Amino acid sequence: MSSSRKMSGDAGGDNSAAPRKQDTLYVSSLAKGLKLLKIFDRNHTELSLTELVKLSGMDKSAVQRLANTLAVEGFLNRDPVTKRFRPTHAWLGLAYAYYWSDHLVALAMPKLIELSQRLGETVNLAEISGTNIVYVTRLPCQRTNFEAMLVGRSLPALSTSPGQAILSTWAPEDVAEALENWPLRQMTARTTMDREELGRQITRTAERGFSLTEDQMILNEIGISAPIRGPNGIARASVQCSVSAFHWTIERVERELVPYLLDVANSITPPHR
Amino acid sequence: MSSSRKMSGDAGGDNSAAPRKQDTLYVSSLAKGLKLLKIFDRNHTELSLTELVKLSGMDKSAVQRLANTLAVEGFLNRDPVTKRFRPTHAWLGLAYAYYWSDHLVALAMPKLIELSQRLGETVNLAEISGTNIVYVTRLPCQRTNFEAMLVGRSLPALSTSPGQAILSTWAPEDVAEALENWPLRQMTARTTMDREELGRQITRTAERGFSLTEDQMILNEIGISAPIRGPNGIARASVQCSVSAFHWTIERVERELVPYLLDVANSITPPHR
DNA sequence: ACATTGGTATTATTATATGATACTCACTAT
DNA sequence: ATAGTGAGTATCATATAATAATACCAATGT
Repeated sequence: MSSSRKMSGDAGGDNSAAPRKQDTLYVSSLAKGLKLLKIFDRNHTELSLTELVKLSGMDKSAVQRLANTLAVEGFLNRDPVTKRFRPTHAWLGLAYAYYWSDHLVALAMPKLIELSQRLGETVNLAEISGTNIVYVTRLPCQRTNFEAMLVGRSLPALSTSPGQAILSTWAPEDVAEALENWPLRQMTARTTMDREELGRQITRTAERGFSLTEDQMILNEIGISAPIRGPNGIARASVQCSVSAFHWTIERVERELVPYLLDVANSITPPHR
Repeated sequence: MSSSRKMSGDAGGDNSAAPRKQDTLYVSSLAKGLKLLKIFDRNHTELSLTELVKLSGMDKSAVQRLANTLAVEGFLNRDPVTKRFRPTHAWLGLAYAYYWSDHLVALAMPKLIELSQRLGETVNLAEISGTNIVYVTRLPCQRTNFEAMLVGRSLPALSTSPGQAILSTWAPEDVAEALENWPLRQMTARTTMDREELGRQITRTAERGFSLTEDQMILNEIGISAPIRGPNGIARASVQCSVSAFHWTIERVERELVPYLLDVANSITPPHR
């Protein structure tokens, strides 16, 4: 996840919400504890006290107390020999709770499974989350790389096929806003950084009903995605399938995969919220 | 709740009563915030402030401040109209971080995928976590019920095939301790509550190298599981497969599934820690 | 219209988190 | 050996920051 700094209200452009603590109903000790949790990621899987101090920028004593509390409460494992901290199964427990709260998952899952078996390729459900998309469920196949198997991964929406599929259903002004302000990150040599080009891609997606991206997050990866529209036509989620350019051509993808993808996405009606 | 034991100075020796905080390096505000997170589960997917107050047993003002903090920090979504709180994608983000920290997952995943496609049945990776097992990865098939698709689900180890498989590799005194003290819960009419019987099942599992349970968590469910042994022979994880008794007989399971399951489990060497 | 419920805001009070400091242990280099 | 380093742990006086009571406000329903 992005490690956004808080700091006093300096961020000029960001929408509304208070970037700083509206004092009296903000518990900073809790926020600091959460900050420690957020430090763990792909590159930080196991951290010592001093590493936590460095990465958090907080006082040593504070980190000591907070990390200890997290350990007591089951949110960190403290290795008895190396003294380093690691995530616990409680982190998966939260994912479990999340799934029950997101009713779209239960609705979509059976159809995604069927789709994945029919296509024999990786099938994902992605949802929009701020300016990112988040992979909510993933059904990997053999040649899926590890990173692409993990739920909870979040990527800049503009650069991904699910993001483009979702945006293609939004009102023009919202799309314009996204195209102008949402972040981009050069992930591969061929990641499209041209926002006008992205705009054209989204238009094309709206026309065709599905998005298709190449080499955006990984080279030789083709992503296709179809939006899951609400009653008003707006989408907040998308069914995605990614395949290797070594095994597939665009034409074959469009002929053999896209129709099924669209069928599934269209057959899902998201719950009212 | 416990209003006693404040006041520095005179609080000599009565601290024992409360099973809780070792004062000085325990940040209770953080713990309270985490407590709110833990409330969300299968049955509580979307909670109002007052529901949180009731379920947490904490003061209304405290809950208000804590929940607000969680919302500001991105760990709760506050529905602008209903004012109710829900888990956010950040909860999946934590799962993502967890997966990078648990190196067994990356090791096992490819083999699990292959197994799942070979068998055409649900395949899971479970790990021991205290007295429970936790499903860490799941590869569902069409007829898998929703609950069985969710990672992070945790169940009493003694009653599950992965739990029995793991325990079957432990030292006799540890098994005895587990059989004596670990919790059991009657999930179906046929859940084995007889601890001696469970002991016999674990012995049998040790002899055969795999566990087999019937009707323990769900009726007409057959679970089979093979331990993933470390260099010392001890297991902390297990490959599991569950099938429907409507489609499978014990004999067919043992003949057509177990050998592959054992192969896969034996081919995985867990990382040192 | 009034009562009730649930969410929000404010406040004085003190309990609670703080961070400086010091202790212990393990490891390395001299 | 021994001093020196670094990391984890423990303690404590102090004021900051969390508390819980109370009051306010907006819906909802009788």
